Amino acid sequence: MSNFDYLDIDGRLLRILVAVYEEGSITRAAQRLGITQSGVSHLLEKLRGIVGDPLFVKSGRSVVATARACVLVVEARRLLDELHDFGSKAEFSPASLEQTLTIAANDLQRDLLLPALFALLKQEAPGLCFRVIPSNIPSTELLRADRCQLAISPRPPEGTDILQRRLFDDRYVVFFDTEVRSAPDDLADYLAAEHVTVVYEPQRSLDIDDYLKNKGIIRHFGVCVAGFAGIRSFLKGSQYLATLPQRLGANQLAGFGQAEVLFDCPAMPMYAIWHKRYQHDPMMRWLLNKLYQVATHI
Amino acid sequence: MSNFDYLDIDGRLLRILVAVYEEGSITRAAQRLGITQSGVSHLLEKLRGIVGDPLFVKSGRSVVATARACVLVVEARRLLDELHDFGSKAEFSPASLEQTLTIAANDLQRDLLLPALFALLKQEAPGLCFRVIPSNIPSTELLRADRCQLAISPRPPEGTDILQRRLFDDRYVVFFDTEVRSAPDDLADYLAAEHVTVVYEPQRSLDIDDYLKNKGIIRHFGVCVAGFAGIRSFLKGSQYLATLPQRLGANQLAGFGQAEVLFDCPAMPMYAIWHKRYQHDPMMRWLLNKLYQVATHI
DNA sequence: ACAAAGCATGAGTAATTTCGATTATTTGGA
DNA sequence: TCCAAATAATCGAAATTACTCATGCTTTGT
Repeated sequence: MSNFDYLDIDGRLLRILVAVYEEGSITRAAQRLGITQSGVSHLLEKLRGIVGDPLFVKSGRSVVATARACVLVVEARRLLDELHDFGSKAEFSPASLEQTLTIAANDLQRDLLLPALFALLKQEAPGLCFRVIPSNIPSTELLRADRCQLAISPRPPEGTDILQRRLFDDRYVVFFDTEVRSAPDDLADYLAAEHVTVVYEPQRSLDIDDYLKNKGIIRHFGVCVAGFAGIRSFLKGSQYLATLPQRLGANQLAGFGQAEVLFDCPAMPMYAIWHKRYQHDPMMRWLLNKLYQVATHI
Repeated sequence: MSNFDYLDIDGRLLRILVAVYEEGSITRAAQRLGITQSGVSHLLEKLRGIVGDPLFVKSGRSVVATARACVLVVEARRLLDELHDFGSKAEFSPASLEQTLTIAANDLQRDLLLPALFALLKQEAPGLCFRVIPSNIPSTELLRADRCQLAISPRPPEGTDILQRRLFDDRYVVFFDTEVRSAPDDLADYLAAEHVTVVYEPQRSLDIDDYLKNKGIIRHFGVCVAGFAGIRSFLKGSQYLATLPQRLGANQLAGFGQAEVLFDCPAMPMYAIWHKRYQHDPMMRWLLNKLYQVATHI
């Protein structure tokens, strides 16, 4: 004597209710569903136990629905539709997207990539809303706690649940104001000059600055500002040199002179970084595709 | 390699999705649901196959929900509520009843029982709407095809799916206008008088008239009208006698004289008749109770 | 590096579903 | 009135599924 309850209701049960109701016969319902009459009879018995109503009573040689069954059939049809939607792989349509997209990036990536990316996304998804949160080196925690959907950074965090893809490699060049000085002639000239660079909050230097320091290349910093946006105004009209990613020349540092660095220097990669939870999310696929598109056209 | 689809979604599966989401852990979800971690893991695997999304991905030593899972959890909670409603024995409340009640009755029952019944029902169920369809002797087909929910008749139809209950027994009496004549002294007097009675459409006589005819008691009919409502105006101010159910004296034939019949005469029963499909319907239970109440207070 | 926590997986068992066959009931016709 | 056709319920057996136990693998914190 099994004791079923509402948790045991599944799509098959609902489908049987609807089929028997519509066919007005258990045998024909079974034929329609491609199972045996016996099977339908048994499952109907189960459903009867759950809802506490005979649902169909024998009348003549067939069955007719009880008042309760008539009500439940309407419900069952709706529930079946909803279960179907539930199970179906929700197809993604940017046009009907209504959500906020949070991206972690520092000001370099923000100014370099995001304006173009947002313009591109907005074309297809007018309902999308953007939020940019600052993050030099995004933490695993940031992504894990879902405080942002995407991070853009040269240094992807470690973690087995963190996924990444390189967007581009940038190389370092030396920026200077051509109206004030010329490119450094050699390493000695470079080292003799005063430099300007970016330092974040509690003494976090840029990759390149750390790298050169470790290599024994000691420079004298005249100015350290808290973001790439601040560089321009210090560099303008001064003798300073700034050793920064080449792509800054296209926007922030447009109009400045560029010289190759005079020592071995690693490239600066840029990564799109996201959490594994979005790995199968069509929205993320779409977003990443757009981001690659923007990154390769810069 | 079982291939599940949306029809295999049941309450347990939805509950697991919600529990894992809320607990943020498969183990804790299992504890909450009172099954093993392994069981949850297996069922989650099944659900993953159905919706085509990992739903939860390992992150650290626990799991976090994918974007898809977040959406589905909301759906799942709603579906669970709906399944619960579906399975719960919908308690019946007359006050919230919004439907049409169709009763088959001929004019005798209609005028005798239904006004009082409707008044009683309306007190509890203001949203109820009534429809009365004429039917001398309700056919099995009428009830089987659900063309009415209830029939009231002296002659219940045969049929294994037809249920009935006697409301009352009425006896026949002789009605006459006391201002014109007195009660018939004896059978000869009774038979000498002219009679008025009811005959339906194509020559269907009343039970009593058929009965007397078969018994050899031949009367002379001065008037045959097509319904009980027509009797009164013919009987008023005339010598006619009318042999009809006693209870008519309370309404239709109020004020007329009544005399006992002068021969053996069967009682006239009255039955409430309904189809088996309504046997467990709380609305029908309620309706029948009210009907008994009305019938016994007449 | 190691222990603890947590998820996945495989095998085994109990429960459920499904099927095939049979039984019981009803209807319509000989 | 009895029989054949139609149909639902029921029974036993096979197939499938749900769940548990035991175990392995990964991550985390000490």
